[in-house]
Amino acid sequence: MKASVGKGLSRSIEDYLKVIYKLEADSGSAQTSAIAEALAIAPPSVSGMVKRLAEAGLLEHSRYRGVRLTEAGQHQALRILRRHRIIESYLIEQLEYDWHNVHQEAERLEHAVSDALIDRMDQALGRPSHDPHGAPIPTPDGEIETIHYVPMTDLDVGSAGQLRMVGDKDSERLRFIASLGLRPGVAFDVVARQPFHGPLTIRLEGGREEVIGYELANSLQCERSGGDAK
Amino acid sequence: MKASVGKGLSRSIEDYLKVIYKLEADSGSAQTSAIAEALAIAPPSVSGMVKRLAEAGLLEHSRYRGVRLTEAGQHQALRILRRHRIIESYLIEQLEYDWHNVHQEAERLEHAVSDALIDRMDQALGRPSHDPHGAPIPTPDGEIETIHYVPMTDLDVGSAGQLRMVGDKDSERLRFIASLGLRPGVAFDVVARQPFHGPLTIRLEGGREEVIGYELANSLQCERSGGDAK
DNA sequence: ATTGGAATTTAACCTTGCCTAAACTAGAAT
DNA sequence: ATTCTAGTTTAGGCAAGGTTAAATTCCAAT
Repeated sequence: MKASVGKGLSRSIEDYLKVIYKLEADSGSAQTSAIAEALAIAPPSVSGMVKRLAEAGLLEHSRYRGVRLTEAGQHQALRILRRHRIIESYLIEQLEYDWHNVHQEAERLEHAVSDALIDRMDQALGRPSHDPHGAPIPTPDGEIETIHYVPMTDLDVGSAGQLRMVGDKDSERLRFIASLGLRPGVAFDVVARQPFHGPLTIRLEGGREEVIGYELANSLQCERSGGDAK
Repeated sequence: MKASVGKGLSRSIEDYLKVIYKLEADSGSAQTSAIAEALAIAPPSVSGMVKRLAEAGLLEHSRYRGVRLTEAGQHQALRILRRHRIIESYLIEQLEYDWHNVHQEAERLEHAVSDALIDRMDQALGRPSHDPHGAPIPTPDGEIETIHYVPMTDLDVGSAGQLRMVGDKDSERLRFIASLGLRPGVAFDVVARQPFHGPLTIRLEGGREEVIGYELANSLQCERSGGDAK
């Protein structure tokens, strides 16, 4: 019998889909062990669930080789992502949550809110296209902006850029980023960089300069905005 | 081994505690079948869960005779009730939910929100003592106002009262109540009533009169406010 | 071509919550 | 006092999701 992907997926299934979507988006593929790692469960548990998800038509599975979401699976994943990002936005804008504390809460709420509530929140926020971390919010029917940002580490000395996206996983890191006054939309010039994956120095609006370690800079998604420093 | 009632009870357990608390409050006792009925599950399922809850120290069970929450059980139940009522209040006041649509949503959210989020909502609402249906909101440490309201049907002709509480279960009923302009705080006089559980007629502020069926009137909790009509 | 190790899957089992069918009280009605 | 019955509990199952241990399979390195 064919499972009709009706309304309610279990919390667990939603988590799988979310994680698989992210793995596909980030690294192109979703291996069993990567899924297990991301969900903090044992690999055999993943094998079991993957089988069920494949039977439900949410993904395709080539044995020993990994997994790929079907249309239906992606659609579901994007629904969840939309919820997550709207919830994060709402908590930050309307309930004074900090940028860096919000992830956990959203993680639990995204499985419990109705479409109606999401729409209310979306409306209260003015139907934003991006969340406060700069990540695009999927539309209700599962469209998402395809992004072509580059990591800050791809910018050459002398070039200008705008910070676009900072991620939302690591709250330590977010706290630090916030403390530097970095947030999506901020413009900067790269004024110096050391070779061999060393730190780079950027100048922000107002002339303040900050030194950013390579690792961190590499996680900051930016848009090139000026060919050259003026 | 003794289960340490730590942080996270399952959704299912929370629902049991909530229902048992309500049954005890309403009818004094909580029978297996009443619990089953309220949760829309089969009686044997209740027996099973009751055993586990008793082992966890959340309630006491006398075989064939029903169940009684322990201190710990009541405490948990009140935590959930607090969540529920704050969420309902928040959705109505801040997100334009209707009085009568809010119950379902709160029912799901109450199991997913953190204490921190509840506190934010509570703060945004100005730390209300009652929810929009007039029900008292338990404090964070599990105190709840003991109410001594009387059903509208207990008021004699000629006496005055204030509506205090309208319940939150039946959304049809709530819609109707709202359409009559009845809400907690509204003052009225009883101007007539028919015998044998017939309808009563009340006069609202402004002089408008409404006829209320016995059943409905009996579900409206009121406070006596004047000995006699003036 | 073979082999060794890492990753994956299978097998066997556990817990939570639910179910139905059958066995058992408790208490009302005779 | 006995019986009948409604309500409760026990027994036995099932599905979802997880676990560990053992068997596979792929691939990369000899």
